[in-house]
Amino acid sequence: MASSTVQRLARTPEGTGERTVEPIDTKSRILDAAEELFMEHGFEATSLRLITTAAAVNLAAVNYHFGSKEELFQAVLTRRLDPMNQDRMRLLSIYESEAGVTPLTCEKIISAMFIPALKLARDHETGGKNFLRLLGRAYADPAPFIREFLSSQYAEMIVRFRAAFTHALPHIPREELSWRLHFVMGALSYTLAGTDALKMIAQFQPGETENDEKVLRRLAPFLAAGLRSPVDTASDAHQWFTET
Amino acid sequence: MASSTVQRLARTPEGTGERTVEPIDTKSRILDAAEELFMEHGFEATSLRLITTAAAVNLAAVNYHFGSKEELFQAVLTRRLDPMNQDRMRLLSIYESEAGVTPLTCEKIISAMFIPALKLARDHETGGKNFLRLLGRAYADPAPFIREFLSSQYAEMIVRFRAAFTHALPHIPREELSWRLHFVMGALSYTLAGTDALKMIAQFQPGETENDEKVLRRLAPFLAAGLRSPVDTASDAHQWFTET
DNA sequence: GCTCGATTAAAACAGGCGTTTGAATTTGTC
DNA sequence: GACAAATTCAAACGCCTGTTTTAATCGAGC
Repeated sequence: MASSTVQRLARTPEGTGERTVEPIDTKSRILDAAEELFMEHGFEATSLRLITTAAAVNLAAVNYHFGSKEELFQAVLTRRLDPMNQDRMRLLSIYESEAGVTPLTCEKIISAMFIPALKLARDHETGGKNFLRLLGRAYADPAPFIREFLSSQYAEMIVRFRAAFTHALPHIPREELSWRLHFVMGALSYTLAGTDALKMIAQFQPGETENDEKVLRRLAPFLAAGLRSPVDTASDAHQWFTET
Repeated sequence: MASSTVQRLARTPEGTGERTVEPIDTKSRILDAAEELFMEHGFEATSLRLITTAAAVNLAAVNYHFGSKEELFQAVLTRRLDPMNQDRMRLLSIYESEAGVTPLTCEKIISAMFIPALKLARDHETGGKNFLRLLGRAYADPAPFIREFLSSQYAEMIVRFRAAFTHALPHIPREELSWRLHFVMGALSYTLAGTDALKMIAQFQPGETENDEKVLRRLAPFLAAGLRSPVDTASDAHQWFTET
């Protein structure tokens, strides 16, 4: 098995050093190519031959280094997802200790969720934006191995943030809060999944520099307002769904 | 080509009539089987052999009746999506004429979007719930032919509802409103896509009778609050995304 | 009863898939 | 330089894919 290979960095032809132009390590080359191609075509539609050709490595290298196509996909996800979720929890802990005994605001908690995602979106060198789109699409993938993998990856983080929101919004029943968290995750993943999905909204003309960062700045207040909204009582329900 | 075949209905063995047990028409059998299998495994992972076996028809029947696998997928979507979007626009028109010159409330407009979806979710006979999940997953599918098809299917409806929201929320800039509509569609599709995705949220125990209808009743107020939330000014932005 | 178009049927097509094999090559260590 | 482990490589494996082909069957209309 591949294990302790020293990762060396390719240097620019001019020898400026420091900047990684293209990873020389076979494993990294595969991960980078797979990340982009999985994002572009989805898991099933992306063949190992496409990946290995793009990565300029031998076809058998995937099975040698990762075991299988499924394990490669999980490796692609976990490479960035795990650090991002660690960042989120670390940030939340910092905010909590800063606040002391007073409960955090909704905005603070959402910030702890969004800032690490933003950091990835800003990261132009590594394919951070590619990854966020890939992640958004993985959320909606029906494949059981993907769903189970994501569940395990998110379990710890969800518990932490659920607890934080419970303190921040004590008047929201816990079941209602579960659903609202679900909606938050939904809007977030859908937004990250594809900027091109926006073309679906006719007559949409995004500003010239409309990047992922600005989108998240719009999304956060939207979600915070939803989280804080008064709980719909049974007597209010009829106003929503009465047929004419 | 298949065209003017009279669609006959299979009757229950007891001869009670009226209720369709299983469609006798080959085209319908294929559509029903494909709807369920595409929902379960996604487009790429669902083979024509799987579909035709489940539908108990010959393998070549798909290409004969629909032309190709892609066209079958579009037929599966359009069979229910087109009527649903027509319903939405019709309902919106009714609300508008009822309100006269006064602009509609956010809640009313959202109702016009949700009620037709609810009608499908309630429809246990036809696989309405299956379809909604399939639709939610199609939103996130990277395949170009799916994205283009959905764009064309939604174009008219989006224009109508954008206009309605513009009147209901005159204080929201049009670009901001485009994004908020995007978030609404995201949360909606993600919610419809999979109840099983909820298992990702640890410790989540849905109520016994937690059906799609109740979920949408929770989602609608959440989204309305987001739509109405005050627009974030530049001076407010720092509160969200300042690193510690 | 026969004919003709529509539909179904079985079989084959060419090609792509993920994975495995076994030998060649590179790499690290004494 | 020699040994052993790690890695790369070309080739093949068996299987499955969407689609096409060709013949058989069906169902009216004359």
